[in-house]
Amino acid sequence: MDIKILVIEDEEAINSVISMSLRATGYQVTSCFDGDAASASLAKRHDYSLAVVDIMLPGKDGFALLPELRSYGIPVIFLTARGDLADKVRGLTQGAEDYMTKPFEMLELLVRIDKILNRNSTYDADICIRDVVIHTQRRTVTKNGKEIHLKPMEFDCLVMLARNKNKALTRSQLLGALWGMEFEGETRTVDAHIGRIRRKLGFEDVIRTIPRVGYRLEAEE
Amino acid sequence: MDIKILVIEDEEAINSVISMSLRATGYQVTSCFDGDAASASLAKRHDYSLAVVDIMLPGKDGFALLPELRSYGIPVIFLTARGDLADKVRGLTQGAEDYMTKPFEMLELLVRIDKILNRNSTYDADICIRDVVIHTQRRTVTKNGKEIHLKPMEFDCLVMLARNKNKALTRSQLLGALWGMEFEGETRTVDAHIGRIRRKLGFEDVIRTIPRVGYRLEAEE
DNA sequence: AGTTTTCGTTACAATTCGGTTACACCGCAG
DNA sequence: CTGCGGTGTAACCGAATTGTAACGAAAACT
Repeated sequence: MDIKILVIEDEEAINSVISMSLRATGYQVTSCFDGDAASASLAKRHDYSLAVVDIMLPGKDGFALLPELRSYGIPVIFLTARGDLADKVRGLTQGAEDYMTKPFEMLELLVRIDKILNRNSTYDADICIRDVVIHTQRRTVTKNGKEIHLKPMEFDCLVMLARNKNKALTRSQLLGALWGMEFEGETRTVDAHIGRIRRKLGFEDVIRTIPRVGYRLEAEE
Repeated sequence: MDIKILVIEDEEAINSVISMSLRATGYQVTSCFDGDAASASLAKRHDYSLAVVDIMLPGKDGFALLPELRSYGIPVIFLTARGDLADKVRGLTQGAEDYMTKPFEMLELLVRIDKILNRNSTYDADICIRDVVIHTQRRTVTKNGKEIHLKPMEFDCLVMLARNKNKALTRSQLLGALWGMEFEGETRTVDAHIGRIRRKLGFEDVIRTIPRVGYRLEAEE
């Protein structure tokens, strides 16, 4: 398993009910009680598979958090008080995956979470490319069965490319996903990492350069 | 446009509200008032982009219809009476895309429909013109299955034309879209690029010159 | 504290890109 | 027939982009 879920909800009672239920179901849960804390926490760690976010929050509210969450590719389920149709519409159109009105049944939330996770599934599976296998859980890479040592950042970069097989990724997309979107660094940094990955894995022609755009990892499905 | 939606709901008032709203929004709607009729109708025609289905129906109920709908790859939004949690869970786990409890706000239904349609959408789908396929996500172009290398600017230019099939684009429009509004350069630059694209793809007669105006990419829909 | 690892940046060579230009056409009006 | 505006096209060269190795700061580890 090892699926991480971020719960952002200021009402302690509700937060704890949600967190406990999720833990009981086997997820790894991180709780935040206001928007600023959530924001800070996200800057450090953004490998969540999902976030459950109350819209009304002290500090940054749910809508304010949405851009950050999106930039890390974390799907969001919004929570709000009953009948707030305007919020509902706004949340869904701005990119939330789903929406629930309080009070709600825990079971329904679990089902909806399950649904979203399955939609973006294939997460913790190993990924094969040619003679290379990426063990996403163990965070190791083997080529012809022999382990190749990748540095943490190189590994993350490779996984990002591998999860988006045959899709062109821009340097900013890679930077945003790996370093956080508030990171302001040279995009050439990406090039350097790609270069090292290529050399270590013999991926000179697997990771294709897309001039003026970024990179693409090629592999048959 | 031309998106077809199937509405299966036995209460005439509700059925007609939904159908009218959807039509007003620009969808093409087919209404059914019981499960058996829906089933029969589906046998003939199953190119719907979505189905809105009440669970409680005369004849086949919503759950019974689900396998058929799924087999045609039609996503489903279920409708049911308030508080029927068991149904809700069952519907979502068995493969409905979403779920709404009556009474609901029409606007919310519209938003959720929109969301589902966009999820399975075609914005970054491949574009076909004759024997040429533009893989917009991969940023590659193939002709008869063989990859043709286009330079970045050529690719962007081609996509711009292809996304505006059968529309005349002026040189300034192309310049503005590809180089940014503030770019001040010779419009002849466009000609050069078009020329290269034509030659590489054999598009001499697909990309038409509109004298004194610009270019148009011709293709049947 | 010392050592090792990691990682962002920089510099430079090699390559690629693309705006421009020059010239050949083509159709048309005078 | 000739001139002219507009277009097709190949070639050129400066500019932008990329691969790569090296460096040094920061972090992690001992």
